[in-house]
Order: sequence, then C-alpha cells, then structure tokens
Amino acid sequence: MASIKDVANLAGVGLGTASRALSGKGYVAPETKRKIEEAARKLSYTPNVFAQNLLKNRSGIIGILVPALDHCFFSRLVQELESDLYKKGYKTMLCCTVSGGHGEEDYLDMLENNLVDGIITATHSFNDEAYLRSKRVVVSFDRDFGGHIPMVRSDHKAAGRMAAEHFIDRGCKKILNIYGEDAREGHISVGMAHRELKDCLEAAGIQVLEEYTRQDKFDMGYYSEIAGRCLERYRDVDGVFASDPLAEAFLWEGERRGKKIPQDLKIISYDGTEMTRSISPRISAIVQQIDKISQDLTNILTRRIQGEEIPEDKITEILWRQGETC
Amino acid sequence: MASIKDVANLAGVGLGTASRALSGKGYVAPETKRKIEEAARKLSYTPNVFAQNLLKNRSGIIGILVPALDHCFFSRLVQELESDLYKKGYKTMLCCTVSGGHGEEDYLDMLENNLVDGIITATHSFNDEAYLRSKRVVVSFDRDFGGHIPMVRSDHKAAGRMAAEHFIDRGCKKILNIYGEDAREGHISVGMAHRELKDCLEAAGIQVLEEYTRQDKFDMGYYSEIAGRCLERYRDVDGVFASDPLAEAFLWEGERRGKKIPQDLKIISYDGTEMTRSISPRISAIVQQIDKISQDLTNILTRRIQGEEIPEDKITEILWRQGETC
DNA sequence: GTGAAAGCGCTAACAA
DNA sequence: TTGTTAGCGCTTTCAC
Repeated sequence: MASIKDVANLAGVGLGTASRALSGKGYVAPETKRKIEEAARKLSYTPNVFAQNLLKNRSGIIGILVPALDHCFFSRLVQELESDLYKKGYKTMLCCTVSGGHGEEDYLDMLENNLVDGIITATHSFNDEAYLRSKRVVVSFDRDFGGHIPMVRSDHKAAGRMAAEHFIDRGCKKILNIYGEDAREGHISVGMAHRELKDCLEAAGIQVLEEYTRQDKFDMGYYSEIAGRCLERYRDVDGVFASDPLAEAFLWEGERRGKKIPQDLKIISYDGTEMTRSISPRISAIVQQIDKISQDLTNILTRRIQGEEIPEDKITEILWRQGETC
Repeated sequence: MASIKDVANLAGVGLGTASRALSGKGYVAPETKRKIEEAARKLSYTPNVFAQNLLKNRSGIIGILVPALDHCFFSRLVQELESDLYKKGYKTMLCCTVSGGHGEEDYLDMLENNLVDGIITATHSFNDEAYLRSKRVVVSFDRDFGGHIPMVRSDHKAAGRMAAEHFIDRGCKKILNIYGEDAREGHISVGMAHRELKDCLEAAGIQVLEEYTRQDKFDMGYYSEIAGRCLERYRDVDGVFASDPLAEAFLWEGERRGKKIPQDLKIISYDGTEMTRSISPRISAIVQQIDKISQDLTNILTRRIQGEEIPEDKITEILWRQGETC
C-alpha cells in the first residue's frame, strides 16, 4: 500500500515532483524522473484510484441497467456494451433490475450517488421522472423519455412493415401479433414494430389477433405456457410475430400439437439473436444489429460525458434473415 | 453538488455535527438533527461516495470475471451473482475477458488499482501468478489456483459417474467425450467430470473417444462445425457427453444426418441451463446448481473481505434431469 | 526544474 | 452535546 509520498521519500524528492514524474505531465529532469520511477517500482507503487476519483470527481464507471441477463437479447447487448466501453476507457457496472427482485429506483439511487459517470438504461418500467431528475448523463435504449435523454433504437417501423410483407407474401390469413404489455403504451419503442405490422396487415385485409406478455418473466417455462395457451385458443392462426424466445416457444408448442412448420404456421421472430439460428429449424427473423446499437449507445454517452451536445436520437437499420419458419 | 459543509452552514452547525447527524452515529440533539436533516433536504444533499471510499479505502464493488456472456452458463451465473452481491450491499463490476478481445490481465491490473474490494473469477486462462499476487480478496469458480485462493465448484466426480451410469444403463457401446482443451490440464475442475466418465466407462468395457474444443469461441456456428465434423468422423458413436450448447449442436447435427435421438444417439449435457429444457426434444442433463454456486461464491468472498478465514473449497451437489435424449 | 501547501468531501478523534 | 482539527492520497497551483 505504498503511497506517492513513500515514493517521493525513497527517491529523495518532493511529493509534487513525484506526482508529476509518474503522471507524465509537467517538467521533471530526466535523471530525477528515473530515480522516481525506480523508487516506484521498488515499492510496487500503484496510484490510489479513490483519491484520483475524489479529485477529478469522476470514476470512469458506466452503469448499465437491464431487466435481466437470461433473456438472450440483453446478455448479448451487455456483452457488446462492456466491450465497447472498455475500449473507450470505461468500466462497466451491471444492474439487473428484474431478476434480482430489486428495482430500477434502488439502482438509480445508488448510481446517482456520484458513483458512475453515466448510465445506459435498457429497462422497461415507468418511473421516468427519476431519470429526468438524474444529474448524470443518461442514454436510453428503446425507451422514449421525452425529455433531454437521447434514445437509440432499431427502425421498428421498417421491421413491422418487413414482417407484414413476408406474411402477405406467404399467403397468411390470420396473424397472431404478440408482445410485451409495456410496449403497448408507447414508452417502449419496440411496440412500433407491432403496431406497424398490424396496420400493414389490416390494410391488406388480413386478420390480426393481439396478445400481451408480462415483462417481469423471461423464462422459457412462461413463454411455453403462453404459446401453448394461444395455440389452443386460436386454432386457425397461420402466422406468429414474436420476440426470439417466445417465437421459439411457438415453434416447439406448434410442433407438439402436430402443426407442420412453416406449412401450417409461419413464424417470424424479432431480434434475431444467436438462438434463432442455432436451433433446427432455424427461425426466420428480423434482426436488430446489436453491435451497431452498442456502438451508438456508447458513442453518444461518452461524447455527452465530455460535454458535447449530441443529436438526440439514433435509429439503426434492421435486417431480414431467412430461416425455415416463414 | 451540495457538500456536507453547505448543509452544516445552512443549518448553522459545525461540520462534524452535520456528519454525525446524517450518518446516524454519534450524539446529536434531536432538535439539531431535525434542522440538519431539513437543510440536507433543501440542498438535496447526497454524500460523495468518492470521499467515503478514500477514507474507508473500500468501494463496495466486486469485480466479476467471466469469459463471455453469450455462453448461457455464464450469463446465468453473472445474473445470479449480481443479485446475491446486491443483497449483501455490493455492486457488480463486469469483465468479459474473451468476448471483448482484451484479456484477463488487463482487467486484473485495472481491478488491482484498489478499485474493487474483491474479485470473483470464472475464467479459463492460465496466468495464475497474477491472481496469487493480488492484494484483493479473490474467490475462484471451478479453477484451482493451488494457493490461498478458495474455489467453489460442482461435484464433478459425481457428475462423471452419473453420466457413465446412464450411458451404461442405456446399453451404449461407444461414447464421445468432448470438452474444452483447457480442462484437460487439470487447472479447470470441470475436466474431472470428463476424466471420471472415461474411467467409469472403460472400467465397464465401453469404448471412449475424446475430442477437445477451443476456449475462445462460444458461438453456435463453431459448435455446429465441431459436432458435424465429429459425427462424420465417428459414425458409430452412440453416446455423447458435452456441455449444453455443444450438446444442442450434436442434437441438431445428428438429426440433420438422419439419426434418431435417442435411439441411435444418446446425448447427455453438462450444466443443464435453461436452453436444455426449452428446446424439443429436451436434453437429458446433469445440472449444476448455479444458484447455490453463486451463494457460496458470494458468501465466501464477503466473509473473507470482512477478515474471516473461511475454509478453502466448497463443492456443490449436482442433479440429474431426465430429458428425451438419453 | 522543484518543493511546499492548499484542497477535493468526508469521518473520527479530541477538545470545549 | 457540539465545533475544530487532522488526515485519507492525490493533483495542481504558486513561489522559489
């Protein structure tokens, strides 16, 4: 636990000189510098980050809020964010707001206490004021706070249209459009995709049924239950649009009930994470480009931290990936 | 950005009194306390964590090192750890050592700089000295450092034996035993399961083939390639023991090649995460109890941070979950 | 080019 | 019971 004072003493110089030599800024004679560096090495000196933080009033830590990691979309996103943040010199503090049983506000309080330099939030609850009040830099994924908080999201309208085109193209007559109940309201942007799908399909004279899932459960048990129930209730549905894990649940539950896929039931999933192409049959998907989303989120955040006024929102293109379910 | 000094001034008291009133330790007259709290509220005072950290020389942050989050075992583990740590009053700093392209040592340096109070490591590389040198409290998952670093792991020997029993029970004649190349060496404990499986099977006169996977790739593309190659090379293998995602790859690649499962090929996966039971057919698995593992890791870590000398290692029971592949 | 001193915001010991 | 003071370890003026 050698301090810079110890280094200065051992090198026989003043404490300020040692600081300048080790931080590399300010004039130090080469010879003096050498002595100081040697002393530092001898004492295996390592600067105390806490003191540096206090002085600079920043920690180099970014807080990431996600509902949970057992939803593959979020674990991918977090992994990507962590990597991008590291490259920019930031560390990642992880907060899972649903799975741990403690909520968003607990975390916000914690983060607010000066601990983090900025926050990336990708959660689904509704206490917007807490964020708007925040003195930290905040960037949002897929959630519109309406205030000064920038948002990054995929081009959901294009996604909805694209899904509709594929269903129409395949001659579907009755589509089940199923998504999170919170996305109904408008705060969560992904709802746009589902609304656009509905509009496009109905304009083409195709019947659309809607169902909503809870946003505090991400396990396959829950998704299977939902899929099973829907398939029992709507026997003549011939197309489903749902997020990856739910789409997978429809795939298995459909097959269990003797449906041929894609002949009897077409499935398009939204997100297009790894799981949709690692199973057999591969699920046809509209892909959110998580790598680009992560880059946009981290770019906007770090530039804002440095005081730049970055344009508010950023919309990322979506892609179609042909699978075997539509 | 009001400081405690501002609060003290506004309340017309000394700075020490304000500190005592707000932290709740030390004598303060009720009336004075009320005044101070009111002042704090007016200024919306929130204590500066950096100053507290500097003073206490601790941050309340735990660093978690995992190879990546796109391997379902690790995303589940991290989620569980984050939740358990939060309950114990710690925050979680996430470090993905493989996926980000920057290694374990970069992170260790970073964490070593006093930033974290302790480290939970679940990575697979071999620079043991860096950990043994660490001045921070370290607890390891599934990796034996040989020194003073405690390890938490599943009962791999029992797992290997259990898998062997099931293969024998089903009348298998030729088993493919496939696992990470780093687990061969002995540092990574999970290798014990595979060694035990081999021993048990050979003792029963069953032929065992071995293959090894790279430890810097976790994507299904890689796993599918491996599974496909193995199935081509070893046409008469009738049983496979592999970790979850690889087991899934064997399932699909086997089916693609016209194998009936489990009739032609029995598959047992190790870890038994969600994915093995969310697909159809469900994969028969030996389950690592991630919730218990997380509890043990966080318990040992936090008690060590508080200076307790906790018994070195902790071994968690494994479970069998019957699926439809064995 | 270098050393001394001030101060980041807080807590804890010591006087009063 | 309360106010004052001395640091925690570092960086950054500002004289020398």
